[in-house]
Amino acid sequence: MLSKKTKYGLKALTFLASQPDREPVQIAEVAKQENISQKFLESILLTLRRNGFLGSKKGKGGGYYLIKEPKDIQMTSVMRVLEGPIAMVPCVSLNFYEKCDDCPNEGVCSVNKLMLKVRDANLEVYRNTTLADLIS
Amino acid sequence: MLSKKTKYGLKALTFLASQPDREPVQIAEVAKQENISQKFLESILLTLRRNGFLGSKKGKGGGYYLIKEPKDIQMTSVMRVLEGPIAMVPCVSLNFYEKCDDCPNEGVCSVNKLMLKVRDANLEVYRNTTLADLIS
DNA sequence: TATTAATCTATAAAAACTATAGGGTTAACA
DNA sequence: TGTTAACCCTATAGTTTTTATAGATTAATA
Repeated sequence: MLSKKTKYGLKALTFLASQPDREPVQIAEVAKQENISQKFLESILLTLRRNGFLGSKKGKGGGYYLIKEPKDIQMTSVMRVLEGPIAMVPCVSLNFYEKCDDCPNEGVCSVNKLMLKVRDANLEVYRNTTLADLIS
Repeated sequence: MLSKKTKYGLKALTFLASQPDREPVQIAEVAKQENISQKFLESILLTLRRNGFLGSKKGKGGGYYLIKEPKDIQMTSVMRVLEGPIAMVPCVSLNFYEKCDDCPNEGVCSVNKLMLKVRDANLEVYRNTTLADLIS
């Protein structure tokens, strides 16, 4: 299951990417337009800012805005920040590899074998999709 | 993240598929060999039996055994039974479709767009992988 | 037929994670 | 300097996942 955090984060990113100029948009505005709990969205936008996707401006006329071009934002990085590792098990993760403590031999593990394929398939999708591809 | 339920279920299936004949194997034996909490495994094997993957035999000399040939067990069905819908959001699910209540228009939803691709990629993997492919 | 070995059933507790809410702080701007 | 809106911290309700407990039921066998 995709977490609401990721879902909301993606929606917010596309919303900001769709803004004519890169004028700051207030949290409340995004929350209202996209039907998102404002407080929850607040924390999501914050992590997106901390991870270099968004900029922010305080005070009157402030808000959040996209920093990079939508075509330069790969889904790999978005998913990793919002949803966590792309691999479904740590033992097939590229960026967060960890050995399973219950599994004596990775080479003959059926879970490992299957999840390796799944990881590759997902990576293929995420690498070849940018934020620009998701805007209608 | 893959649930332990799915992980253990897959391991149990491969273990049973690796048995020379299709002699019943006791839960305790599977649990020990694969490092799985026995009672948890018990409930997993039960759902695998109820869904037509396994047969069981009670009493002395009893246990669980594979019903179908490993090459006839597609990962699509295994994953659906153990992990649930393959789609990460209900609005792109083939077998469990549901409209998002917060999303006014599926056609212009970025989450929908992305998760549709992901679903297809995963289906491709699961459809083309059988239990036989996971045995070393 | 008594015993044993195993599956079956139900429940509940513990742990982990998810989603949301409240309230105070800080920076920008008019 | 007052107002606005992002920032930050904490708490909590709710849900899901995983494990544990206790016993009932079934079938083989001696």
